[in-house]
Amino acid sequence: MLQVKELAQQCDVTVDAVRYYTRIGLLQPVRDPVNGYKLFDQKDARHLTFIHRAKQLGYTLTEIRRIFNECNKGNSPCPLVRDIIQHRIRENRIKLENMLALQDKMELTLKEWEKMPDGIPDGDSICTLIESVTDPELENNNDWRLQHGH
Amino acid sequence: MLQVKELAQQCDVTVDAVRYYTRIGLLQPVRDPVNGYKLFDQKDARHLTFIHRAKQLGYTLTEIRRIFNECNKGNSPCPLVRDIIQHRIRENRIKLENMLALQDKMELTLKEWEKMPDGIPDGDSICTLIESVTDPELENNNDWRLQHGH
DNA sequence: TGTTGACTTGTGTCTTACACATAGGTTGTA
DNA sequence: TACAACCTATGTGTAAGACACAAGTCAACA
Repeated sequence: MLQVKELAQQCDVTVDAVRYYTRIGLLQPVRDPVNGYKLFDQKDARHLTFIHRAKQLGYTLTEIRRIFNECNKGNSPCPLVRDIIQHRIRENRIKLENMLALQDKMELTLKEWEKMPDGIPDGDSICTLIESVTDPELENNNDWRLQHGH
Repeated sequence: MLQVKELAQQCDVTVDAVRYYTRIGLLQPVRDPVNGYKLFDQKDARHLTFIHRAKQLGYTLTEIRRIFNECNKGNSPCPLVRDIIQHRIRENRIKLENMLALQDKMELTLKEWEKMPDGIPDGDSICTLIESVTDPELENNNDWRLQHGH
């Protein structure tokens, strides 16, 4: 029987992760009646290794739990496993596009800011840099150069 | 004086966002002594618009709070603002690389899985699909830490 | 035998940025 | 006055752990 740290080392995860997986019920150790410590067996080690790999493939813990549930019902988890990863691939494609767009926006903005002076906040303005960025949802073009006559 | 929903509509954010920003102290409405409702003025509206724009540029609320603090001390927030966005650009570059690598891995894996049959779980195996994936740890390629902002 | 120090454990709290649920207040109309 | 439609404030839930903390364990040493 393994204690938390031993299991964690054997499966190359942190002790906090092991404790967390136990807390949410993904691992179900027995307790040492003497001191209340969690005690894991080799089935737990197999489960933890599975969790580790699935996470590296992009599965969430909630999805991993669903896979376990499918197994416990005696069904093949494979259709679910394929289904989840297809969804994740589509989700990530959108997320990646958004992040790339944000990255572009940040880099362009920073470059614009190189030309601009620092301002001291007054009652109306907080940071002229950020306020100078044109809001895509508002149509009015508030370029600081036009406002300040440059 | 504006109520929550009026302010939210004026600045194009959700009422829940307004309530949240108030809860964490980024907005400081007075209270209607009659019913305890939050009452915002035009200064709050300017702050909220600022928050909205800064968020679109990738600033976190914690960073926005730091910007406000700088302003309240009478200093120019602009150096801080430039500094934060530079850090964020570097962070995001790494995050993007990791996400792209994960996306590749998922797509490759799904393609591999097309050739494989579904299995019924036995005592030893949970899902042959996921267990078939070669452990990247053995290939010295463990970049999972960076997926969630570590 | 007693004590120190290093190491471990369990549990509780904190994180982001809200969305949602709930119970109750307000307003307009019949 | 009764009712419906709308609004509000507050409490809780989310993902995946990291970190803090006090208490327990164990070997080495006086």
